[in-house]
Amino acid sequence: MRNVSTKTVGRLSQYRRIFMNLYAQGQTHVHSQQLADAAGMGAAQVRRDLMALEAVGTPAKGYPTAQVLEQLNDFFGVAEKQHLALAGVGNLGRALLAYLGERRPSTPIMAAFDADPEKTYKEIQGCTCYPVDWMEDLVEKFKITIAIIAVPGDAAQGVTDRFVTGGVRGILNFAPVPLRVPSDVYVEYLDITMLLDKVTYFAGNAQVPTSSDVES
Amino acid sequence: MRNVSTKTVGRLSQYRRIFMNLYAQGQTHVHSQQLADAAGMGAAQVRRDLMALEAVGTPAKGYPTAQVLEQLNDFFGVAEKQHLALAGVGNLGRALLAYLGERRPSTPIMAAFDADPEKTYKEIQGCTCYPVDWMEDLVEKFKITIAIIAVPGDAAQGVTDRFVTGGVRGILNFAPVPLRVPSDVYVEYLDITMLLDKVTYFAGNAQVPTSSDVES
DNA sequence: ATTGCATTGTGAGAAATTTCACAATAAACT
DNA sequence: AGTTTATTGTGAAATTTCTCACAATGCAAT
Ligand SMILES: NC(=O)c1ccc[n+]([C@@H]2O[C@H](COP(=O)([O-])OP(=O)(O)OC[C@H]3O[C@@H](n4cnc5c(N)ncnc54)[C@H](O)[C@@H]3O)[C@@H](O)[C@H]2O)c1
Ligand SMILES: NC(=O)c1ccc[n+]([C@@H]2O[C@H](COP(=O)([O-])OP(=O)(O)OC[C@H]3O[C@@H](n4cnc5c(N)ncnc54)[C@H](O)[C@@H]3O)[C@@H](O)[C@H]2O)c1
Repeated sequence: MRNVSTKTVGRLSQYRRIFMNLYAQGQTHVHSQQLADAAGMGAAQVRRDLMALEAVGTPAKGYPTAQVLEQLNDFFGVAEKQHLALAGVGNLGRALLAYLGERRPSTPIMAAFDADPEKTYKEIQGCTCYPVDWMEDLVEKFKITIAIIAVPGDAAQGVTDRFVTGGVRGILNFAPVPLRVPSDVYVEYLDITMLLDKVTYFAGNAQVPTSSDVES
Repeated sequence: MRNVSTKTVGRLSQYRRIFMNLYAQGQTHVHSQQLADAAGMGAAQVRRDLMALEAVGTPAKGYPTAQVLEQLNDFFGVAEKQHLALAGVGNLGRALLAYLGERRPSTPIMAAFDADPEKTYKEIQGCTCYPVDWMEDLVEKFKITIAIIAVPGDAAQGVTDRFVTGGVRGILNFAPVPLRVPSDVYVEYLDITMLLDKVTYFAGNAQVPTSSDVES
C-alpha cells in the first residue's frame, strides 16, 4: 500500500464515521461532493484521499457505501483488535473512560493506571485502576499496544517510558510536553491549551484564515 | 504584522509556555536550540516562527526571556481579556471547567450552558450553568467572544448558531462534526476519535512517520 | 445501440510549509 | 583593539500538501 500521510489518515477516519452513518441510513452510494460537504472539505481532497484505499467509485453512482466502509475498516485494522490503556484517572481521564468505554469495541480499554492510592484497585467507569508499578507487567500481559496519557506534564515522560518498555506502539498524549520515544513508536499530541490559544488569537483578530483545518 | 499561519500560531503558544517556565526559573536568555529541544522540533523552525513576533536574539546570548515572553503575551492579546463560554456540561465539559477555571486568567469562563434541566441554575466547578435559551442574551451581556462546544454532535450546529448570533468570534469544537459559521468566525476542531484512529493506524503498522507533528 | 451527462481518477501545477546553509554579528577572550 | 566562535536572521531550495482541470468512464435516457 502507498505511503499514506498522517493528514490523510486523519481524514480517512472522518470519512469512516460518515460512511458508518450513511450505511446505517441505508444509503448505498455516495458522491465525493456529498462526502466533502459532510466532512467540511473539498471534493478533490476527498477523492485524492480515497485513492489511498484504492477505493473505486463509478462516475454515475459514486462510491459504494458498504464496500468503501469495509475498506476503511480494513485500513484501520478493525479486525485485529488493539488493546488500550490509560494513565491518569483525573478529571480528563474519567471523561475519556466514560466516552471510550462504550464506543470503539475494536480498541477496548484493558486497564487504567494512577499514582493516587485513593484511586487504585477500584473500578472507575467500568475499568479497573491499577498502581503505576504494575504498568510494565500489565501492559505486556494484556498485550496493550495503545496508550492514552492524561497525567500532569511532569509525570508524562515517566509513564511513557513504562508504557514503551511494556510494548506500547502508539500514544495519544494530552499532557503539554513533547515525549521522547523510540523512533518506531507513534505519538499523537493533543494540547488543549495550545488550541485554545489559537482560537483566542484568531478571535481577537480581524483576518481569520480562509479554510479552518480539521486536525490537530 | 505579517500574516501568521495557523501552524505558526500553534507553535508560538507552545513557545509561550516554555518561556513562562524559563522566566519563572530565572533564566534570562535562551538559544533556539534549547527551545527546539523543549518543544520537540528543529531550531530553524523555532527561529522562523519567532520572526513572526519580530523577536530579536543576539548570536552570543540567544533570545532574552523576559522580552520575548512579553512579545508572546502581546501576540496572544493577554492584556485584552476575552470572555469564554462552554456549551455542554457533560463528562468532558466538567473536566474542561475544572481545568480551565484555575488557569488562564486572561480568558475567564463566564458561563456554561446545558439543555438538561438537572444541571441548569447550578454552580458546577465554580461556573454557573444556564439553560440554552439564555445563550444569545448572556453571550452578548457577558461580552463572550470565545466558545467551547462539548455537546453531542447532533446538537453542535444548534449551539454554534446561538453563539454566533450572540457575537462569538472563535470556537473550539469537541463535537465530531464540521460547523457552518460566517467566514469571520474561527473554528478549531478537536476530534479525539480521529486522533485515536490515527494512533491505532500507526500503532498497527511498521512504518511510523519520521517526525510526529504537534498539532491538530 | 447511441447519445448525453455528471462524476471519477489523476497528472500537473500551485501553494504552503519546512529545512538548508551561510553571511552578518555580538560577546568573550587574548 | 583585534581575533575567535557560536548563533542569529533569512534568502533560497526542498519537500509536502492541496487544488485544478480534464480525459476516461459508466449509467440513464432515448
Ligand atoms: N482536564 C482537562 O480538561 C485538560 C485540559 C487540557 C489539558 N489537560 C492535561 O491533561 C492532563 C490531565 O489533566 P486532568 O485535568 O485530568 O488532571 P488531574 O489532576 O485531574 O488528574 C491527573 C491524574 O494523574 C494522576 N497522576 C499524577 N502523577 C501520576 C503518575 N506519575 N503516574 C500515574 N498517575 C499520576 C493523579 O493522581 C490524577 O489522578 C494534564 O497533563 C493536563 O495538562 C487536561
Ligand atoms: N468525553 C470525552 O472524553 C469525549 C471524547 C471524544 C469526543 N467527545 C465529544 O465531546 C462531546 C461531549 O462529550 P461528553 O462525553 O461530555 O458527552 P456527555 O453526554 O457526557 O455530555 C453532553 C452534555 O451536553 C448536553 N446537551 C445535549 N444537548 C444539548 C443542547 N442542545 N444544548 C446544550 N447542551 C446539550 C447534555 O445535557 C450533556 O450534559 C461530544 O460531542 C463527544 O463526541 C467527548
